[in-house]
Amino acid sequence: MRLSQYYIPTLKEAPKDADTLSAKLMLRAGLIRKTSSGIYEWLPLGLRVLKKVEQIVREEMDRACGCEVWLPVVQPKELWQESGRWTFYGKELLRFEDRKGAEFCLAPTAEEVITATVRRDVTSYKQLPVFLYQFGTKFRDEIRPRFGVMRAREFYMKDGYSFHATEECANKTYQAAYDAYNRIFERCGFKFKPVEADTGSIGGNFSHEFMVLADTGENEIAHCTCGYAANTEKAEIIAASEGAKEDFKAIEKVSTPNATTIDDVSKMMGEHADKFIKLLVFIADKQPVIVLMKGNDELNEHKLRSLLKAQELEKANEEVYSKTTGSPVGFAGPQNIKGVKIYADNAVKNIFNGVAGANEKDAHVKNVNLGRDYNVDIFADLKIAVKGDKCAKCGAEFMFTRGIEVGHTFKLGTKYSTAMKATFLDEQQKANPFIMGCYGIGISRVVAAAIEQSHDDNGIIWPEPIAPFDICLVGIDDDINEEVKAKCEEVYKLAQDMGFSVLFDDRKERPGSKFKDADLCGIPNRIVISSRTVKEGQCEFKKRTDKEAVRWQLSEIKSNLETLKR
RNA sequence: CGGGGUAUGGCUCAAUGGUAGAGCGCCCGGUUUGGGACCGGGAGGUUCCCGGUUCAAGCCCGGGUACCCCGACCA
Repeated sequence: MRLSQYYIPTLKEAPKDADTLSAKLMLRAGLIRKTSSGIYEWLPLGLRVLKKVEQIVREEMDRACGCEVWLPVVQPKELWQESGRWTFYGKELLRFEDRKGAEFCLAPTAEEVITATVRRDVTSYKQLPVFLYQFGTKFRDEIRPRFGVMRAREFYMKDGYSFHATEECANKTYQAAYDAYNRIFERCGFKFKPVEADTGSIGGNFSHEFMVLADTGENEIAHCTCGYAANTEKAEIIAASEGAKEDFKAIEKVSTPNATTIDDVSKMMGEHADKFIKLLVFIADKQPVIVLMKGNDELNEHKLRSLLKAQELEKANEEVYSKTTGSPVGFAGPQNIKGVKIYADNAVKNIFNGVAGANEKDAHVKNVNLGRDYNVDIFADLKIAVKGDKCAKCGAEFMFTRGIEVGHTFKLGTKYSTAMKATFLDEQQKANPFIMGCYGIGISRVVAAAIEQSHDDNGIIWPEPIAPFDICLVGIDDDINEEVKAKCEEVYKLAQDMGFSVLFDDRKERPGSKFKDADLCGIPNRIVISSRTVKEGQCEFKKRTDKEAVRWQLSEIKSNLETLKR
């Protein structure tokens, strides 16, 4: 491709609304443009990368015996009502009507459509398993899109779905998908880690997220020398070892006017935050529940949701809080709570002579003790893993890194097949719901993640397998020096004949501009031909990551190019 | 949805209530020619929209919209 005829509108300055490094670079390098909040145009250079990633994913999915299909983006309300998600999905589902007033949504994912497809065509265990996947535009009307294409409303995704007669078979395909994902992200040249993830309200037995490791990642990963790695939303920890047992002291009320936060009360009373029993009220599927946490430990709502097996979980508002606890917000304690289930994090077991709200305005109580002053229905691990917490598998302290979630594999179970009455007949002629798995990769997010992981001050550094071009050929003086021009054309043709994709910068620009653009666009290999090098029968070669260029004899260019082949 | 902010040329930003500007980019001419050159000339604006105050509004007031940032969701 000749740059003079290519569409790469590069920018010296990033638009001010670009919030992340990858977004800035993608805009500056002319990969994307923003159309609207969370909605982007993909320009030629960006699209080439997207297609490279897509092809790698396609090859590995095919290798895992997936069959590519293409499903509609516009999907009818009726299907979504069958699964119950027309109401449950909420505002993220963009809905609209056609000219007849029939209601539709833009696909945020495709479980409904694919389940309906398979339900129609597959009736016997003999036809199973079925493993289908597609690439397609997804739309999720996120409340707050950000980070460029990383958290966009409209994005490009590979979504795959498998259907099985037995758990064994489902697990086998899950494993195949898991292996395929590992190969995909290896082939993309990523430093990444598959981690155990929260299965949330969907249930099922496993779920893994594939995290591209980058300091700027949105997700925090807890991992351990024993090999365990999990999203901190999920990471299982062992409760801190038993604190020193203390004799129960007499309960004592303390006036704490206007102090509703742990910090305030802690200062006012001179007690360490570890002594505090924090009380939270949640509404789980319309039922109020109370959760106790130690001092400054943070509740992991995902863990609570799994424990309660709740579809909906939200923090109670002031009114419900007061009604449930009989206390104004910020002053509730676990003493004398009746008729509400009390859950507590394991760490609460070890609080002796603790501090809690006094269940009346502007007062707290000291020396509150489990068993004497309050009881807990269920103790569980409910805490977000933080530094210092220990791995539940082996007891060693967790290490933490950040990551970008680029893929998610999910064992769905029969959630959708049951809801949508998608069944097959087994050998006993009994109708069973399909056991399902689903597997997603955010293709457009992968592109941004690659940049987050690989860049320098001058621009993008593409991993070779997903680079938009293999070689950037830069002509200097090619507009005024016939010999340079001829050599450029020669090398341009040769490299392409050898199977390389080449971006030839044949613009009438000064060298500085060409080099800056080449670095910004991040093409892995650069060849420079100028009057200076041609005079000596040479050209320059430099990897994007190299500091200095080396000289190649033009007469030996072919064998030199051979060395670039993988 | 709650809280905070912004909106002026393609991009980044200026402009006491009194003729709307600069840098970069773009076009033309010249000088240059290895890390975003220099000189001269030029094009490009409904100052987000609607309304109000005023002799006069980019600026003040009211309403709206879009976009961004901080929180709960997700590939």
